[in-house]
Amino acid sequence: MPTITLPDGTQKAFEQPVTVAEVAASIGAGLASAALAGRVNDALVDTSFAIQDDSDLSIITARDEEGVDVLRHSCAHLMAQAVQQLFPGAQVTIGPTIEDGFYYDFAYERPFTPEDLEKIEKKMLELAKAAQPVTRSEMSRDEAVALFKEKGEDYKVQILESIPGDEVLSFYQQGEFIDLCRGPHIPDTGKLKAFKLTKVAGAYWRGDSNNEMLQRIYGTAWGDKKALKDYLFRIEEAEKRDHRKLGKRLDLFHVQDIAPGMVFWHPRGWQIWQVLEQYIRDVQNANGYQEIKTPQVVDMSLWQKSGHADKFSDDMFSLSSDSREYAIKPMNCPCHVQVFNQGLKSYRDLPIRLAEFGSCHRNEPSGTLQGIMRVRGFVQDDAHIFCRDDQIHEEVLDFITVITRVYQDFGFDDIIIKLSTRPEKRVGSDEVWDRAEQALANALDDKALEWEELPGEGAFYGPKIEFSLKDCLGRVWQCGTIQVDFSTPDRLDAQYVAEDGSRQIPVMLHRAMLGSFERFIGILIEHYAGEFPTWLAPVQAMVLNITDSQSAYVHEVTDALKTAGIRVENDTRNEKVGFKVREHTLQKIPYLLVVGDRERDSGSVAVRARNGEDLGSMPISAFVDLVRKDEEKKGRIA
RNA sequence: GCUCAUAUAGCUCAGUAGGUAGAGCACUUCCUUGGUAAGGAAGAGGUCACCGGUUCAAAUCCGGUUAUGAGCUCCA
Repeated sequence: MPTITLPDGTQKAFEQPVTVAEVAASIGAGLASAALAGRVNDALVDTSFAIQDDSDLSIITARDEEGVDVLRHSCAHLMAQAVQQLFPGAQVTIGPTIEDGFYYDFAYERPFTPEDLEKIEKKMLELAKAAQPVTRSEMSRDEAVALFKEKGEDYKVQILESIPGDEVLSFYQQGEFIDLCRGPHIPDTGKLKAFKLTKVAGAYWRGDSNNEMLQRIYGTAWGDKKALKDYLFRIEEAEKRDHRKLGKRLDLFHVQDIAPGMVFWHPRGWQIWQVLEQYIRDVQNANGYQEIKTPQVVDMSLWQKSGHADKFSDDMFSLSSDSREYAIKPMNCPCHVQVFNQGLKSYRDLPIRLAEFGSCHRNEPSGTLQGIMRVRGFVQDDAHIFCRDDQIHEEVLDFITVITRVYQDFGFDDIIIKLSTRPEKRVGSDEVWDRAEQALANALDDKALEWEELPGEGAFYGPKIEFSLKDCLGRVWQCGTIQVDFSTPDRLDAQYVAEDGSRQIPVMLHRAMLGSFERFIGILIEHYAGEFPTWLAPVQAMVLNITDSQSAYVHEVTDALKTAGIRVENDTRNEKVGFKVREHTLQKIPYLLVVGDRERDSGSVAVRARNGEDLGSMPISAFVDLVRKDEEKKGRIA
């Protein structure tokens, strides 16, 4: 005789065990048809679940996040059913939910085509419309193995065989289709109304590149058609911000097949780079860093000693000259240790913070390249802090302060922070690891930041914090990092003289804020949709004349603004002012300064902001003040 | 690196059944001197990514290479 307590506190008593669906029906017909699943004392269950004892219950519908998740998972099953009906012989493997949707991996004799996707989607709509009941059943593992062997589902059999033999497993069935699944699932396929298949691509069985490649079909599913439409619109809008498209349209850079994975920066793109570089330089100078520059081509022996040649030789550009073997540097750390090693260092000198805008080249596998986000030649805002291990905490604390402020200057408030701790294979004593991990965790907590721990994901040489930003397509890009390294200084013979006169090995902190300039600028292009705030805009103002009779004045204005340090260009072409306004607005230039006879005669400029707003006529000095005020704000969102 | 797709003028893209290429914008010249998102006319511009094959004939069909895109794997 269970008593059910609902989220609003009301209680309902039942004479005998009652299902989630029955409780929903007792509340109202609307809820009965909207119910997708239930939460009974924190456990998600099907609507057919029978509640035996007194319990808390909430009915899960498409309005709940969990409800949408259930829909997505059920949608993956629906897709698998459709695929098997249309393509007999296609084997199912796994089909989880992901952000915004789901996928399912199939093994089939040939790759699926976009036309296949259309057919599958059509079949899914048909199967959904039939409102097939979805039923749960249980089987022992061995029964299940026998069943799926008979069906010829080799991959499912492999999955089942990796599960302990005594476990009772749950299965979900709709029509002839049955799949191993924890659930819960929707009560019938008629609940699936808003979904779309989005793409098909290869994916390795069990995520291992040594295994065969399966066909992965991606889809998206939502609680209602409007949510689906909104999502598709969001994707469309996001694609318009693609840094490759904008990079071309705004004439920032290009890439060319004579240098795959390398960027040709155009004047306007390089201008952004220079502003960014000077900004980081100023931040570092203000925080106790010393800037250095180290060689591009370094003898292979250094990479052997550092251990990189062992692990990454395939991904290093190497060359030989005069019977010596060299590598183009894939990273800066070993070079920075060489700078540290010049001269004897005292404990009084620590911490020593060496920074470099370090140009690195890595021969990344061809399939991993992507626009300017993932390239083979890139520049890191790299720095290495040499310190004692009791200084780690404070250095990390300072770094977090600085990086948070830097990200805020670009208007990034949503930063994903992860702390990766000791892996199984590692160097250094547990005691030192304890201290290093504690130092990182304490620093994050001292700053009251939200962070997630990734146990075992640290580098072999030490734990690390990673700072990631989300781009407009929801892809997460790791940018900043600070890593503790107990190993490299030792391998490369870094030492300092301690208080007692003994030689000690310093700890090395690797850190970067932007990560790589290429990637960061790519993210900025998408983040701002090409509308760079004034302080970053390659051209801050464009001076336009109306007729030829003001062209001398245009040059006067241009010179005056240049002298004031403003990035200004002019356009004296024989075109109508409307044409020029259109063109430079499309180039996303923050301010257009129109000058006609009126402005020339009064020594002023008519200012039009990028959003079309008319700021009126003002003296040149007033416009300079306007730009200065803008620059102070940087990219901060007011 | 793996799977699939794509590669035509500076850019965005057409090119239907194999018969040696077309539009818009940009560019050049001329007309136009016009107050805030496209004034008009004429002209020039391509070894159809590269290499090979089939064919009387290939941008088009086939194979290979390179690059790019989506995803997977990887990322010191």
